[in-house]
Amino acid sequence: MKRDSDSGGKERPSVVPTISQVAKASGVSRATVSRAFSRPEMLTEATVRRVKEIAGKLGYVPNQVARALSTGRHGNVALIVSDVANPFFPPLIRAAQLRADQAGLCVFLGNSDEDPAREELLVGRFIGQVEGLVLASSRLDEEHIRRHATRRPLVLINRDIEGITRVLIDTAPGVAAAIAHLAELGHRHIAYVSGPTTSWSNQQRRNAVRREAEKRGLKVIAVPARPPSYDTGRLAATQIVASGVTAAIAFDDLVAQGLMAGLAALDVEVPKSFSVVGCDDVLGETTYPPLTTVSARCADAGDVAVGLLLSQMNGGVSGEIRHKLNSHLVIRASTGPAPSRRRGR
Amino acid sequence: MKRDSDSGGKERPSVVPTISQVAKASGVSRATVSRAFSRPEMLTEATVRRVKEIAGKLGYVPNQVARALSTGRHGNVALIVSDVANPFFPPLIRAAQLRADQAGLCVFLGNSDEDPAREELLVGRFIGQVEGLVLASSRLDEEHIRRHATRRPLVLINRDIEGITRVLIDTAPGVAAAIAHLAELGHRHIAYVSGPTTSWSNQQRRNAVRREAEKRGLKVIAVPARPPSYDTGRLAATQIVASGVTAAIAFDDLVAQGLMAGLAALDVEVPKSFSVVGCDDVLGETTYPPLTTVSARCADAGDVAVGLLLSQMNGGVSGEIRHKLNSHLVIRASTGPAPSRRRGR
DNA sequence: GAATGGTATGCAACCGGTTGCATGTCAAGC
DNA sequence: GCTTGACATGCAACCGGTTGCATACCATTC
Repeated sequence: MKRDSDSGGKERPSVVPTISQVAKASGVSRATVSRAFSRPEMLTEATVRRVKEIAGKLGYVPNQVARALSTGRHGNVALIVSDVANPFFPPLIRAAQLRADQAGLCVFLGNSDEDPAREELLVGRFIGQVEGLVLASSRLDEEHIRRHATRRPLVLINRDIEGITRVLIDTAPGVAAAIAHLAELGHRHIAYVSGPTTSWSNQQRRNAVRREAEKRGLKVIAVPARPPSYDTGRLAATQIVASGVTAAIAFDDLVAQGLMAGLAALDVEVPKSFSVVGCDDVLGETTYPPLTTVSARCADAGDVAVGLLLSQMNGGVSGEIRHKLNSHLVIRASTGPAPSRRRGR
Repeated sequence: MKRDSDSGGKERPSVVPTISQVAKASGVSRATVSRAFSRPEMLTEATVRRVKEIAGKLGYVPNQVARALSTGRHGNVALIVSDVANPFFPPLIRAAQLRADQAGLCVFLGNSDEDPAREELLVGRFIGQVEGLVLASSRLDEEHIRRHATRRPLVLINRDIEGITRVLIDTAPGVAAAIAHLAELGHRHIAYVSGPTTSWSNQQRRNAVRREAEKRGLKVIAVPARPPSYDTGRLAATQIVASGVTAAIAFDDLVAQGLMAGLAALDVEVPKSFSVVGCDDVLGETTYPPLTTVSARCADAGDVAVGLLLSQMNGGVSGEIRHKLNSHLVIRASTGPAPSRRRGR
């Protein structure tokens, strides 16, 4: 059936020789050919050389799918993110890929687009053909995640579920540094422009802002920007300016960038009359003015997550792992001294 | 072996029942169970219901890998891009995913990092377990690509090889409009900030600039920014200003953004004393000032490419397809009237 | 009541590898 | 010269599905 359709319907010659053909051509058994590729140390050097030579001539490549069926090892992992287009993810994806590559693994990418149902569907499609999963900023509920974790090694990024290996980007230190920085510049009233309520990162950041502000006697109000994006950030500007604060910390860089655009539209100069701090450090110096931000090392998260997945796949670490990545403040040009009360608008 | 390691080494119960267990539990043959899932119309409605019910109770899910082995259809496709972190790609990836998803396909993502050898390696890993490939901005040489195309349906994005289905983002019309726009604003000398010499898009753009400039009697010089990035764009500013041109078209938005930063550092105001045009329209209004750019509809490219791949996979289109996506100019705030000669710096 | 035909199900081979165990070969040791 | 054992290779079962063909069953029809 398969053969027929191959040679019939399309002209694709599909001259992918099988192990049997190589075996016949080199006068050995299929087992020997198999071993020449997967366990050459079991064979004479001469045999290996001869088989490989003939295989090469025929253009033979071991069939991954067949191998996976008999060994149970497919050499694939899956990475599911909540939004490929959010600049936070590409560096993470890139780093994860790189790490997987070094281990000879192929990576499936899934994009849940912030939708739990979609994410569940993707997991279902992937789980049968991967040896492990990484879920970044998963929107799935805990129960589902736990269930998947019993089927396959699974690592979470920025999601804190007890008993499941996870890597968390701990932005609290960076956020605390940002508050300290603003306090030193003389700001007394600040705003936190918040992201998705279900987001672990948002909770982290919101709490860190509160805690640190309280410690230093600053007043902080919260203004939502949901879903977090350039546009919602821009729209938040009016409300923020009206509230009388002199500085804002945004849930992420995109929101911060939008906020700066909104401020510019209202003729509020940054950093002269207002200071802005972002989170993630994914835009570098490309904003205007260059954004002071909390660096979250998102690339490292991808790398570490795949690393943990690998060790879980081979031999399996016994205990759970809760890997924290820390953060620091990068001071650029979007923050400055608080405007003096009298001269302010 | 597999069973042992599953139940032994780790505690992962791996209670994934096989078709045989479902067959035994429901008192039918394996063939019947198989058909209940893949060809239910062959069976009595009652049988299908009964089998599915028991399968559901046992938690049975058909094993993709085994299915792929016997049918040759794995339900996977691969997408290889030259740089995930370049903002041109995420929207493309997202759109490609979406389209693949609708067809029930899983997508492998590969990141060549602009390296042909790496790209070749990735193709090799993927090709055995996918039904088709999409190569975006491939850096592979023609011969390799042709060889892969004989093995599997393959679609190229922004690479023009005769006989192979490809989708090309034709930026020529947009670039021509940009030149016209600059000419109308009174610019007579302009620069093209060029990208990778091996890039099809760069050749397109360079030629379009030349052709249109000649038609309108503008003078154009070329200044390289390689590899194309924010930084190389920024560095190009000095040379560009020194050359005396009053406007520049950059290979892509990132380079344009860098160029604007470089100009700002030299105290050259955009658009008052210098105009800048980007390419791709991937940054939206987020630059300062908002960038006039040639919109390349990169998301559409991903969508169309997967669409073509699908039709090639099912039944196969006979002739080759060369799908052109066109472009248009988006005028924002980075372009303005040419500074008058006398008053210029 | 036997021939006919349509249909639901089972049998068994197959997809392309891997691997436990059996076998054959050859050199060393007595 | 025969036993012993190490080692290279082959045999055949297995991974978990799919599918061509055979068969058994049932309802028509003459």
